[in-house]
Amino acid sequence: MLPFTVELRTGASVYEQLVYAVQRAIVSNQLSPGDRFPSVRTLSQELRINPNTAQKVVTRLVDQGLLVVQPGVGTLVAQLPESSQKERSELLLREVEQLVVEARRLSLTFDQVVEAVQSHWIRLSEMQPTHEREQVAAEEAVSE
Amino acid sequence: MLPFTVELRTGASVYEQLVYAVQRAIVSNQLSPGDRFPSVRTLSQELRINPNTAQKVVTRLVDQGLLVVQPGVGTLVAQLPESSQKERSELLLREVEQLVVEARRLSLTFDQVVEAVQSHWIRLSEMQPTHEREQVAAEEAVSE
DNA sequence: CTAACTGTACTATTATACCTAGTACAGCTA
DNA sequence: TAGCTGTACTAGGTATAATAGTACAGTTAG
Repeated sequence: MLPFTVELRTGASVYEQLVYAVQRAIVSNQLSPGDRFPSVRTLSQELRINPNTAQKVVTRLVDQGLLVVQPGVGTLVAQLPESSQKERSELLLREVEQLVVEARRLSLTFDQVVEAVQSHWIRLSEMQPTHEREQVAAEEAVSE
Repeated sequence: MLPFTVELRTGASVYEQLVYAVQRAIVSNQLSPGDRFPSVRTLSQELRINPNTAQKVVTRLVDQGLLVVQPGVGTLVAQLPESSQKERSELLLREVEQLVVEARRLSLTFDQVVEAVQSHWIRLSEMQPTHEREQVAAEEAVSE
C-alpha cells in the first residue's frame, strides 16, 4: 500500500504523472517531512511500472529537493525546499500565462479563475493525513 | 511577416508551441476576428517548418473553433467560440490544480499567485494591435 | 478558361523520447 | 552474512514528432 494516490491515465507519460502525484501528495501534506518514501523496487511493483521509470521519478524529485536519499538506507520526504527566485519567476511567467490564455480561450472571467485557484488552494490545505493531523481552517489556509 | 510572434524553443514540440502562440495572439486580440490567418504554405516557409506541421496546427485550431476555413479561399480568425461546461470544468479541475501544486512546491503564497494571474490578465488585455484599437484600461479589463 | 492561390489527403522515412527488460555493483543494517 | 537500499549500465520495442514529396478539389483574379 503506497502512502499516496496515483491514477495513471493515457496521454501524459507515466514518469510525468507519477512525479506530479508525489508533488501533490507532499504539497498537500499527505506525505510529511521525514516520512519514508517507498523504495524504487516497491514503487515499480505496486504500480507495475519499470524499475527504471520509478528510479527516474525519484531522481527528479531529489533534484527538486522534495526527497532526500540516505545511501544504503532509503529515501525520505524532505522539508519543502527554499525555492530560488529564478524558479518562482519561471512559474509566474510561464505557467500562469498559459493558464490565463486557456481561461480566456474558454471565455472564463478573471473572478472565475481566482475562485478556482482559491478552491484548489483550500482543498490541498485540507488534505492532511487523518491519523496524525488536525483540520486546518480553510480561511486560515488561504491567507497564509 | 506573420501577424503574430512565435519563439520556437527546445523542450516542447513545434506543434504545441505554435498552437499556443496562436491561441495567445487571438486571446490577446493581436489577431482579431475576421483577420486573415497565414496559409499553411506561408506558415511553413516563414517559420521554416514542415508544411505538415503547419497544417496540423491549423487543424487543431479549427477544431478548437479559433479559426474558420473557407475552402479554396483561406483561413480566418473566428470569434471566440462558446465553450462547453465540460471544457471549462476540465480546465478548472486540472490546470488550476497543477498551478496550485507547483506554486506550493515553490512556497509561494496564495496572494502572490493571484497577483500573478491578475498581472497576466491585464497584460493580455493590453496587447491590442497598435494600428486599429484604443488602449483598454487595466482595471476595466480585470473586472470583465 | 487559365493560372495561381487555398486547404486537405496521402505515402514514406528519420529522429527522438518513453517505456520496458535484465544485470550488476556499492552502501547500510539487522 | 543476508537482505535491503539507491544507482548505473546495455538493449530493444513502441509511439510520436518532424521531415520530404506528391496529388487533388475548390475559389479567385486575370
